[in-house]
Amino acid sequence: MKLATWNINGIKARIDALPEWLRQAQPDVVVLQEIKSVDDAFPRAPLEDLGYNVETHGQKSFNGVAILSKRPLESVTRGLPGDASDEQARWIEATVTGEAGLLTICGLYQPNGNPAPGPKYDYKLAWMARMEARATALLALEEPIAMLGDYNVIPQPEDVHDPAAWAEDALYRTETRQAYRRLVAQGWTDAIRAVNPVGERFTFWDYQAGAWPRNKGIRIDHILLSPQAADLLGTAVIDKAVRDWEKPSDHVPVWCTLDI
DNA sequence: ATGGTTGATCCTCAA
Repeated sequence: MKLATWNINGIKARIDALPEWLRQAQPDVVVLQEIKSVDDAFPRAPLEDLGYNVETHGQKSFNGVAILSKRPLESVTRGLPGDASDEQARWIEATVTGEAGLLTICGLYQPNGNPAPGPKYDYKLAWMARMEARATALLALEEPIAMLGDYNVIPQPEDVHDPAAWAEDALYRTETRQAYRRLVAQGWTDAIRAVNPVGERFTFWDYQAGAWPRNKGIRIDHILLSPQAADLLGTAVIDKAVRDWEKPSDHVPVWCTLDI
């Protein structure tokens, strides 16, 4: 099964590029971030025409996540547990049945958190703590689970073009990386890092200041696998060429294969 | 070289 994550930065702006990528890449499951749409306005038909089931968790203007799957999506839940007052649409869960059993999919869009420090950064750290709690509960199931999305976390120095310049950024500062490290240390496998232990692995290039042509990128889109899913890992790829498409998102698709 | 782009919405905010 081929699983992908892509922050599309607006479904309306990517309504040509997304179906084109789906046709070329043929993923079985895709989680999307920053759909920037309410559920009722999400253009389902062009995706359903390609054979995908569509589940969205949207909000007006900002954020919003979705899962597309060629196989039926079951047990769909929306929203990250732990704070009933949180109105930001950043988490969706579902299960799919593969040929070799059940797979749980979590699609996530962690808060950016800038400027840091400040209330937005406090919200990011609180959200990460809530995700850590949800991940603990999921891991206890001892089943194949994949948590894919835009984590807004640069895990290590080799994941950013200029570590010193990013030292105080919410995506890289020490507290952020510590929180991410606590999550991974529960027992999750970073699929891209496991398959590509060295070399360049950026997933995001800012629209500004020629970041893409100058290759001033960062790696913030991740696929974390439970031990039972990591045992099934095949390949893991960053689809960098998509950044050169006409009217691109600032993120590119990241995908892996699981033997399930 | 403290630069400058995109998306959604309603002109400013978020990234």
